[in-house]
Amino acid sequence: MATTGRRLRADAERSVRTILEAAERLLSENPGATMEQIAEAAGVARTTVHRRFASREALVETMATSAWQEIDDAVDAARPYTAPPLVAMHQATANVVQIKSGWRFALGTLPPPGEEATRIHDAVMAKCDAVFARALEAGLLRPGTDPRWARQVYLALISEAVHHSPTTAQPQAADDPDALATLIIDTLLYGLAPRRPGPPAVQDTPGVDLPAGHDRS
Amino acid sequence: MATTGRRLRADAERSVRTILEAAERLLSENPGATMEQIAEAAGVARTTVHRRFASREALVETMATSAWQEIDDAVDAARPYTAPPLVAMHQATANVVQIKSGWRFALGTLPPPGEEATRIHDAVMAKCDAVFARALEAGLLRPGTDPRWARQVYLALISEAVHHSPTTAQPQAADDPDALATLIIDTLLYGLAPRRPGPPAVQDTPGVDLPAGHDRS
DNA sequence: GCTATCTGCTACATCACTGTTGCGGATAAA
DNA sequence: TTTATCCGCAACAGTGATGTAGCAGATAGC
Repeated sequence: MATTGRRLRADAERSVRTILEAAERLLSENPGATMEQIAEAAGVARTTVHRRFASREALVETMATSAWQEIDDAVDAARPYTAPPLVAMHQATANVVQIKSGWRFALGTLPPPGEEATRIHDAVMAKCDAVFARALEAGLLRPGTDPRWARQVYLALISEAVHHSPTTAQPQAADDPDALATLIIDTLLYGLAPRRPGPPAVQDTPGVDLPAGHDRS
Repeated sequence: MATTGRRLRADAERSVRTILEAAERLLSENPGATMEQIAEAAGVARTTVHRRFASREALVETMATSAWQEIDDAVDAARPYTAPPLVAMHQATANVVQIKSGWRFALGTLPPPGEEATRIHDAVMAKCDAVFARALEAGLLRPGTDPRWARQVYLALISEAVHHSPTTAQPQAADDPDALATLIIDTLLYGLAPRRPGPPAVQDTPGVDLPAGHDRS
């Protein structure tokens, strides 16, 4: 009985948020979690969940839509069409990593076709491709690189970085989005082999001011 | 009513194989597929599936165990402790990619703890780490590289490569395991930035004879 | 050919999850 | 204070999947 256009009362709006957060928490650890469990984790009755979301499917779709909306905004904030490619990549990556760590489930599987989330998803992918095209043009990527492979690898690195818990090296890299972004971009562009002097790293790029201390060389 | 120690009749053994293959096919596209659907895809009655596998859980675990067993064998075949690190990596990668493309579901999520599959999984990971340690020692990896990050990236690249359908560039890379392995290892070590002359690629390493034409420079 | 085994089929029992309804009490908003 | 809205609770219906049991016909293996 959700999706009514009427304005919600303040406490109801709070319930919706609490449910969404609890659902994310539960489903990210167990995608088969029950509405009952979600309700319990949110501290509300099961019927209240059904009051706000017509079905389990509707709940999941709402999560996906708002998560992808956040991602879209985060990418836009990096000015993907105007900022220098490397800068845009770094900034977008840092933003996205932060959001993705809070929406692990909602962003884990791509939304089913026909939903609003899919539209946003496609838009984000288009922006991603645009940045990569500009990077290729700027000589950051090897000519002839398969653009689909580049995007696949990039997205995979982001996912891995989100699940990358800190241990020995890169001590502060876990919670610092800029450090994670540097790790991702560096790995994407230069891999794990020993570095030879030559190309500029993100930090050396003019016009980018990052807090010092992230250079992991 | 499965897991009985008795020797199965030939036709029963065939049934088991057919069911496992059908289950892999179905579940890789829809992890929530029904026992009914699996049975139908295998061309047997639902009760027959239950006759061979006590429960859905048991079926999935059997799949995981045999899949990971194949992976383990494939890694061993690359002689991870004795072959030159780069050779071992390439060979193991090529072998694993082939197997993984046939066990997408069974190898998709790591097996639940306490199962036989977990034991094999851990053994494989140990071998993986060993190869990476040898690679680091041999100067293939940058000193100070977080070993967990290296493994994460490597495994992610394998997963992506399996799902990497062919289009424009790398035309034959889709079905040729050696080409895919080259793509994975090159991306892992050197990334996507323009290559500068210097380190040897896999194909240039003495002692490795690969079919020509995989150099994607 | 004989026998143990395997299979399809039908029927049944159970269970978990989903989704709905209605009511009385609480609470936000005016 | 008044009122519309929200919530917890209890009860119920429907659905779909899982797992079991027994029987009659087919088939592999000796």
